[in-house]
Amino acid sequence: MKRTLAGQLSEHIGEEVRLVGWLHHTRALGKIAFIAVRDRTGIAQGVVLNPDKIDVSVLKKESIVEVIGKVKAEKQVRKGVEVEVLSVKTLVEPVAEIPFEISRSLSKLNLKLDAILDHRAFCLRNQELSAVFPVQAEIVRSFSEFMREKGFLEVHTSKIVSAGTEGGTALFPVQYFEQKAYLAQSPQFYKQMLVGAGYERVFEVGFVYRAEDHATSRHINEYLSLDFEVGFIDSYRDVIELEKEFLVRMIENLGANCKEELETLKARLPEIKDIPEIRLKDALEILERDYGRDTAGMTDLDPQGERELCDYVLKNTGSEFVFVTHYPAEARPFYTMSDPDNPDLTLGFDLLFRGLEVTTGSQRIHDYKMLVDNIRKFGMDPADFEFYLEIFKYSMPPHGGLAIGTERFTQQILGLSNIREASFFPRDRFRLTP
RNA sequence: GGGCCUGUAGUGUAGCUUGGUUUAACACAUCUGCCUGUCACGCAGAAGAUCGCCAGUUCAAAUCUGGUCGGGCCCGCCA
Repeated sequence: MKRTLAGQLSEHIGEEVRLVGWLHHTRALGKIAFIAVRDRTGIAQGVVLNPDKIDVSVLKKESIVEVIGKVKAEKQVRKGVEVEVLSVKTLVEPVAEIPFEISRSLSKLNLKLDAILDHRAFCLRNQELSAVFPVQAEIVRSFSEFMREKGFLEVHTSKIVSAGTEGGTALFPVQYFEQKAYLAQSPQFYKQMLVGAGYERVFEVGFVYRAEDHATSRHINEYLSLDFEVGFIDSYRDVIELEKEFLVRMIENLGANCKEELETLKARLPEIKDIPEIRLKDALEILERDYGRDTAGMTDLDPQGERELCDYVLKNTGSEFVFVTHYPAEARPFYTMSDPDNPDLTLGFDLLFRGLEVTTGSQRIHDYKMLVDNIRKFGMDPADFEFYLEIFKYSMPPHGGLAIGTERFTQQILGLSNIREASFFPRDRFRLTP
């Protein structure tokens, strides 16, 4: 008999069906019993009217069962439909006691993150914990779909690189035969090179690796980076406009396609009308004036400053997003284009969302000589970057791009308290398994 | 790399300040019995913990001290 999924029961009223799934729970009340079977589409309830013949008490929670029964509409059930059980059979029985209850809501379970991650796959049987990932998948899908529509080519660049090129962050060394190599911290160089190769517009969805020795609720050492790079721009603002348009589309898609998950997680989507842009200098003045901060010597917002600025923007404009622009050159990577009106500043920007940085982007330097000079200015040797610089010799168009941290974005959209909840199998300072 | 906090049945917590009425308490899960509409079912009962580990102080340590291992958060840095 063909399998019917829990989510399809209402289409089969009056029919005999076969449900297969995990045993969510049983409720035996004497002369009547209930059995809840969970599959990828949800939970179906079966009612047992002859518990003297069908004993649900022998079934083990989280075993895989097959239930055959007749579907009927029933207003005493929350979902309005249930299966009158004719037979129940255990197909696979657990060989160990489950580590903890997962059929309830998280607020009742009160699980520590560490316990969740230690039993990650099992925990994803919980509706709330698993609901994070269809939302994340929709974020990623929206990105790919939007980029393709805009004429971008999807690319995949190597995650094994020869040098710690970009500076700043620490890299994971790997032994590459007799050579020393590193895990890529970003596809930055490659996506620029592919713009110069003639594709003009490229995007990439891929893991990047950072050996930063941090332990916070917003950092993991491997994260999924949504990158794009676009050629023939007039200014960094073209990059910002693309991201705005993408954000609007993504929020629309989430509202349309992730309704249930968002409800399960009690998440509220942001409304995007317009996203304000504030120069870093002005942002620091706001912190100084309205939040009593001493911003002397600050070349970037600290986490507290990010939260305060978002608070300010929300109160004054109603936006939960804000672009911060014109960071000083010393605070940005060497390939960032300087502001022609003030060479100490860059045409680089960050996007803050609900108090947290979720994107970094900029217009890049496309002039070969300027780029080489800048590498020297940063105290590095252009010879080490020859593989990257070569294409710049043969005419690069003005270009720019950005990167979005997927897990961080997911965390902020869903209001998760720790970024690890937005990663299936997070890699952090101490966790390498599962 | 710097700072703060934390570790008690399968899970989540209380007890620790002020060492001794603690036979280490409670909730959920587990097991047994009862229950015809449960869906956080209800009721009655049972089992389950050498209080992370090691050492010290003491007549006496879950409780105090030191070390060690694990975990969480913040900062720096970043997405």
